[in-house]
Formats: sequence, C-alpha cells, structure tokens
Amino acid sequence: MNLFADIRAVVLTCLDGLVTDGVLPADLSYDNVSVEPPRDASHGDMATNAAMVLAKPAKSNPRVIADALAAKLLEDPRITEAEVAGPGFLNMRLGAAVWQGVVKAAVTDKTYGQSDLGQGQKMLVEYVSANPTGPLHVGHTRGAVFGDALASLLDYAGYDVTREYYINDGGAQVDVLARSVYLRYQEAHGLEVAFPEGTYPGDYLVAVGEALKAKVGSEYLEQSEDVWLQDVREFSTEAMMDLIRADLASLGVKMDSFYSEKSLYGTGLIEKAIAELDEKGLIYRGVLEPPKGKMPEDWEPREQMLFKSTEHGDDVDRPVQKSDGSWTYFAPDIAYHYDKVKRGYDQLIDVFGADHGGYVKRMKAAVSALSDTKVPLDVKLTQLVKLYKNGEPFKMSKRAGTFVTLRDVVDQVGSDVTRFHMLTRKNDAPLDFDFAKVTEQSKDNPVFYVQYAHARVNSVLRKAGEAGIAVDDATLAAADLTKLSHDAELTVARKLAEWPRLVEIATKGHEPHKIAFYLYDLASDFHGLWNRGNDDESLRFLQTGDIATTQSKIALIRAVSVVISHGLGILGVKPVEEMR
RNA sequence: GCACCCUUAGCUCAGCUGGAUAGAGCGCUGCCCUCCGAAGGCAGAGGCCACAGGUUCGAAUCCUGUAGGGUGCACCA
Repeated sequence: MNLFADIRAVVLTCLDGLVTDGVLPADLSYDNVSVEPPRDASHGDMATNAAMVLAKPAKSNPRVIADALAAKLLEDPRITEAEVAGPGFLNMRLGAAVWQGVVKAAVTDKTYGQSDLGQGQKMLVEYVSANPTGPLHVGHTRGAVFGDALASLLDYAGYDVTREYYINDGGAQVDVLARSVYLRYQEAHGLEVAFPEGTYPGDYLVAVGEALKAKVGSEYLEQSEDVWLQDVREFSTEAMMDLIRADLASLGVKMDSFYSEKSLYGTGLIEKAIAELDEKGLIYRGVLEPPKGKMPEDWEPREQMLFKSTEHGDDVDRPVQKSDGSWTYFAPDIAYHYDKVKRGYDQLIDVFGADHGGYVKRMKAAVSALSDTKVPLDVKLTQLVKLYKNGEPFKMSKRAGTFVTLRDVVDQVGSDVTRFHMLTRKNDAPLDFDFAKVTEQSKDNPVFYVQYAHARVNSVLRKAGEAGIAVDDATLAAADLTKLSHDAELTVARKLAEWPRLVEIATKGHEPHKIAFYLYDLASDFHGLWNRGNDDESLRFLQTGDIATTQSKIALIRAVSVVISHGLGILGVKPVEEMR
C-alpha cells in the first residue's frame, strides 16, 4: 500500500474524466503530474500540481482545470476537501478513515513499505573492495556501511541484489605484503629484521608470520624470493581476507561473494574483454599527451595500447597496457566489469572512496562500451571521514600510531551507533566522527533518539500487558481504529503514510541516508504525541477502563515501531526493546 | 592546467522529477514531570540559500560564468 500512489491514481482517473467532459484535450502526458505532501501541513494532506503542469499543453488556464478537477476529486469518498490555492495548486484533505487505514496496514501487512519498484531486476552492488594488505580503517568503514545499507534498501524495494567484494590480489601490493610477512616470518624464527621503505611494518602481520612458521617450519629461511614469494603471497592474502571478513562481520556486513582479481589472470578473460572493445573499434596504439599543469619529473612519450574511453564520455583515452606490454591496473578492472555484464546483471553499482573520484568516468565508459550502453553503472563515492576526539580533530597516521581501524571504532562505539551515524550524512559530503559525541545518549544523538522511540512503544506494550490488555498484533489489527480521531494522532499516521513513498524516493536516488532522516522525523512526531499526554489525559495511550480505545491507540504506536524496525533493518541497526 | 564533489541559521546538516511563508539538531532565552521512561516535549530569537547572469507561470533546486573549499590527475593499485 502506497497512499500517495493511490491518490495519484485517483487524480489521473479524474483527469481522464475531464477529458470525457471536454475540459481537457485527449492524449496529454500525465508523467509530470505529482501528488506529494505539501511543505506546510496547514495547506492540507496532499497537493497535486496537475493543473499547472497540464495548463500549457492543454492551452488552458490552470485555475479552470483545477476547479474542474477539484469537483471530480470530491466524488471520491476518501477525499474530504479539495481546494485550489495559489497559481493552481490543488490541496486535498483526506478523511480520518484513510489514516486509520494506514495504521491498520502498517500493523497487519508485513510488507508495508516494501515496493515492487525493482521488479526483481538483478543488481550488483560492489563495495569495500579494500586491498587485502591490512585491516580495514575508518574510511573503509563508511564505504562498508553505505554499500550495505544501499544494498538492503534496494532489496527492500524489490531488486534482486548481490553484494560483492572485489579482492585486489593481483598487483604489486600483494608482493609487498608477502615480503612484509616474510620479514615477520624471519622474526618468528628469532632473527633480527628491519623493515625497509616500501614494506608494511604493521603489528597485525606478526601473527601471520608466526602462522607461516607453524605451517612451513624453517623451509623458507635462507631461500631466495623466487622460491617462496608465490606461496607466501597466497598464504598472506588469505590471512588478510580472513581478517577483513572478521572486520566486516563485526559491523554486521556479509558479502554474497568475493571476487578475486587474480582469478582473472590466465583465464583469457582480460584478453577477451579487450578483444571485445577492439571489435567495437575502441582499442588503438598511441601516445598520450603529458598531463597539464603538474608535469611528472620522469615523463617521456611512450606508445601504449589505449582504450578510446572518450567515445563514452571520458576526458582522455586511457592506457590498458604499459609500454612494456603488461596490463595496467585498468585492464583487469575492465575484465571484471565485463564479467559483471556477462553474468547478466541489469544494473551495477560501485561504491568507491572519494580518492577514486578520478576513476569514475573511465569505469563508466568501459561498462557503457562493453554493454552497448544497456547496463547502467552508478558509481557512489563516499567522502572522507574526519575524526575528532574530545572536539579536537586528529589525523590518521600509521607512523604516529593514530591509525584508526574499523575494529577500533566498532569496539569503542558499537556497530549500531557507527552504522546509523555514518548514514546520517549524504555519501558525497564529508563526515565528522567524534568519538565522544557519537556515544552520547541524548537527543543530540539521532541513534538514541530513534531507538528511544522504539523502546518507549515497547514500554507501553509491556505496561498494557501487565494491565491485562491484549496487545498482540492480531488483536490490534482488529481494533476499532475509528477511535483514532484526534489530530495529534492522525499526524503520526500521516507520517507513517509517507514511508512507502520515501522508500521509493531513497531507492531511486540510491540514497539510504534519507531513511535515517525519515526515522528521525517519525520518532520526533511520536515523542511529540507522547508528551501531549502530559497535558491532555485523553491522549495517553493507556486509557484505564477503556480497553477498546487503548487498543486503538496502541495500534497506532505499534505501527510506529513496525516502521522504525523496518527502517533500522535497512540501515543494519538493531531496534532495542529498552534503553540501558 | 583539467575533471569530479561541495558552499543553505553562530555551529553541524536536511531540503524529493523545479512549487506556496526555506526546515531540523546543537548552542542561546523561557517554560512543561503527584501523570504510560524528562534518554522526552513546547515556545522564542537567528537566513540576500557563496556571487552574477540565464531558462519560466514559478529557481536553494536546472543552465552558464566567477569566487572559495575538498579530491584525483601517463608507465602505481
């Protein structure tokens, strides 16, 4: 059930009626006709722009159309008022029965708010995809939370979603990892080692070195790199992926698949992807212009194999092979996305850190070329996380020991708080993360504000149960909701009615933060109603001696807790039963 | 030099495919617990939506330009 969609359908039907009446010409497009909540609630419950949108193509006056439309709309029993305002806005008010219906739907329909928007389309969301060379840090955390919530949102809206992690285990950085682990391995054997520039000195590799020792004993000691490198590399990346999987698990992130870059090599997939581009005339040999402005010291013209990405919206063509004939990092990425297309996904989403912003256009160009523009790729960039401690900003630095890992964050503030907080900002805006503030339990902290609302509902249910009033969902579904008639109560129902619409808007924009903001608003309306009970006893949820009224009021707040738990579920946050 | 993102109240930020008098939290002022959890609520003050043009019935929203901030820019991933 989506009330706004329902009323829009009513409006469209009425418009057809106006065509029959000769007020409007036939074959007008209704695409731009919208039905939405007015900015100011005093204008009514819903407003439509139909008359203004159609006036021009119909060569008519918006007010004439609006007047005629208003008369037609009033024939629908749900619409109690239809008033023309301003230049041609049509404001509608809906009867209490409509809002009571919303409450009933939220309590009884387990799928309330879910949508068939996605039509079961196959959607691949790739996120995190951090190099397997160490633990995840705060930046990855934001990408993980964002990607995960986006995937859940799409799932909720009817897409068939796959969550995937791309393991960059094919490049030079895993060789560096292997050498670093080898040093720890030597150390485990009691040797003095130094960590030269270009190796990873992090403590987290100590255990890996010891594990390697446990596995191979002294076999690799005193051996040259070509003997052990491959084996140690595999051993180390596996260890790092275990670490990363555990990190993700601590945040409640569970991938459907891990896709290895290395697995692309030797299968001919890269060659095949490049050949496919070649067939489309998008591969050629050439020399790129030097970059403007900032000329690298060692720049010299080199002939390379290039991808004509400019034909698909990029600014310059991109190299797929180095001058020595080996692949650039871009080539396996092309092959990987080629594989995504071949696996039959209807839409792709990549979640990258902001430092990969320069990579977006070429990736889109590649997917556009490989899918003949049929498969859209949306790239979402997550901006930097600025860390604060006691109000003081501090920079992450491996050397200074202020490198903040995902685990640090989750251990200190918890998964729920981390996730919610990181979703209260648009993905493309920088995020402040203050360790003191995010753990604070007050109105200042949206997580607790929303959870408090949920807990309060629970508290009332408990109290009602103690008083011997049945409040299970079946009973509430049968409650006499006509008793819900006070405007303060209907205001909450109106907010509940927006939920399905909001899900669709957030889904279309790939913007899970809208869910977080909505939940805050809903919680706010609920807290407001709660406090009205202080002054007006008739607005308290528990009405002594009047079970029917109590049950109707509890149905309303139960509906609130249902929607809150759905919403928090999308964000990956657990609704709490009581505050501690 | 080029590309992408950002600029809205003192601070941190929302603002839907363009819609009516631009919203919230914090901070500031003042109120509300013999009453379902005050971890909450109500009210007040506070804005030239960076700037300049354009598009139209109508612009914080779309387009162009300017200024300021962030990020990234052959043979690294």
